[in-house]
Amino acid sequence: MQYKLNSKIENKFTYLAIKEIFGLLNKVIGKKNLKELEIIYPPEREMGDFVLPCFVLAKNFKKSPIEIAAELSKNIKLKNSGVICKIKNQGPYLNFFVKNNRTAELVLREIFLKKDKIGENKIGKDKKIMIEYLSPNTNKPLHLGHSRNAFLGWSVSKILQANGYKVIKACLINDRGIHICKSMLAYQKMGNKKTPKSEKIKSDHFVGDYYVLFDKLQNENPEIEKEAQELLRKWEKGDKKVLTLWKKMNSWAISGIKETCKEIGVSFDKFYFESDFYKKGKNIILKGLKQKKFTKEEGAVLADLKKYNLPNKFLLRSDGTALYITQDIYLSYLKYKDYEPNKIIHIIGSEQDLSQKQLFAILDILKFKVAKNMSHLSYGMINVEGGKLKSREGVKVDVDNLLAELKGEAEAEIKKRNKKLNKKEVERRAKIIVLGALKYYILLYGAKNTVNFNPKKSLSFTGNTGPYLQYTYARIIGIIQKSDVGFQISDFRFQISDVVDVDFSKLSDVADTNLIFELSKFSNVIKQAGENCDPSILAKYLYELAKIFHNFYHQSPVLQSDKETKKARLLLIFSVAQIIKKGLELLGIETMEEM
RNA sequence: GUACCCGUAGCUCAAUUGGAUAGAGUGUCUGGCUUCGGACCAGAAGGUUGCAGGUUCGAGUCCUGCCGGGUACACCA
Repeated sequence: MQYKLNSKIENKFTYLAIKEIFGLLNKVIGKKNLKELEIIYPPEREMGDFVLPCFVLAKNFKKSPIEIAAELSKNIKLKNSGVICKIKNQGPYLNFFVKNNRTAELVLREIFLKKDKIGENKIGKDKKIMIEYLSPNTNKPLHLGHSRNAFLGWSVSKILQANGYKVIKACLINDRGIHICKSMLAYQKMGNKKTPKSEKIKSDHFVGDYYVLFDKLQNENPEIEKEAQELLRKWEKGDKKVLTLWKKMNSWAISGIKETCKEIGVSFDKFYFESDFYKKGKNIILKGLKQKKFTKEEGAVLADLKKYNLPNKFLLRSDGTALYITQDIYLSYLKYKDYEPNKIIHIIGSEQDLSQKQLFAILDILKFKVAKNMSHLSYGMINVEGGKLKSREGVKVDVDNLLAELKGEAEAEIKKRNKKLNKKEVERRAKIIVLGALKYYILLYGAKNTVNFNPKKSLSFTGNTGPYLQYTYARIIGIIQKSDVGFQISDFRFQISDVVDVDFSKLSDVADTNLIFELSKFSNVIKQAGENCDPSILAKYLYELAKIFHNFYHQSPVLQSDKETKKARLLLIFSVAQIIKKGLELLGIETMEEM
């Protein structure tokens, strides 16, 4: 994590410290030389709290960075009133140390006062970002790949909101095309008027089963593919019977998918249905053709993308009908008409890297207003036990079944720990834990990585996992609940009337200060996660924080300490709990006070 | 064939966007509850960062060429 001179939004402590460091440097080397300097964190906190690498200065002064660091450490004179209390050169680095009690006061007080707004900033003030994510097909239930999309979409939305943006969460429903016709055809042949209700099957699974069935039928009789295409033609012509069936099966699929969304805790502000506009967009292309932005090749309209270093792309068939990209272009305009976003982010699998680049290039040619602010958040596939996951192969790796299976394991674990819990509470906790484990596991990876997922091996509840963080939170709450000093718990939030009374000099052990310093990084983590649209940055940070907390926990008693230390440490662990709760919330993970 | 992504400890992944001794989890081994929740903590072992060059004060990170894996390149959706 790097701080630059111009960096405006930090927490109060970091802001003061960085400002002071640059003030001190200014006196010694002059304003001119400050420009390119960066302050970073050292690899180990024993080395210092902030570091100035002196390589840039070496060029300016034509001296070795080691000499420069030594000179600076000699020449800089500290003020008594500041946050910085010590400077030490080490090789080409100049290390700054902060005052412990001042740091503790600034950091903990800010966390306490900002409550659940802690870490938020206003970078995105007055800016709207639309995030399109999930985009399911209506022929089958959501599978693991979808869950990666959903968790990413949700968390990125949350993180951007914390960075001050207004976020619109949109979902494109792919509700037409050959895939749904396949399910429909299989249902026509084998359905016998069965319904999800009559069969007691969740409605999207009901539809998905016929999609799988189609595959079986096709193996017996390859000709059936043609029948499906015929069905699609009838659908496009508006055949009433076909439309009725389509509506029925679609509503089953969609309501089932929405149920799953609710279960995994994601939602949307706006749904777009492909069937509403799959033929539109023609006019936009034709207008572009008239303006000579595109060319014609054997009657079809073609976009020349050479200057973008991309393969050319057809935009309309020679018979004048729309292609998939045509509706993509239309949808972009529609989004702008609906919300006028400043930025649009598509969360789509990496297999569409090329087509997304082409889409953005074409929109750029069309001078679409947001074209230059559109981005594709690309993520890799999830393989399950070696095989790429596809519902048509009948592998049961859909989200619903996976969660049900994992819940069983979590319930067993909870019962082991707490034998008196009633069934309902066991189930409630199991759900939160399992979702925490799955979300954290998926978000901890870099999005680009292909994930090899093995339900039994991959998901554990110990180590660097979601439940570990949830446990950390519950553990802290446990301590606070047993305390009697200055804290009250009400409605899952904490209130304290006398932070002012806390003696911050009591927090001077290394275990205390490590924890405090780590807490001070939180706002910068949120900023970074937002800039990169990358929840993994936050996930890694939370783990680091929890680990440092546990180290503290095992060597520093809270409740058994003398009154003043107890009070100070209670405030400290309360702050840790606040940050963990807030951080997990931005990852879409729930916390609970007992687990 | 062309483009993009990936290759780091036995396994799964990190690495402050070019910076200090490449770190975690897991697995293996050793320790730690009459003391705030053991879903925990402390420690040991484990590495030629796929290979070969190059760029510079400095490369896991950037450039070139190989090797291996994945994905995408329709007047499909």
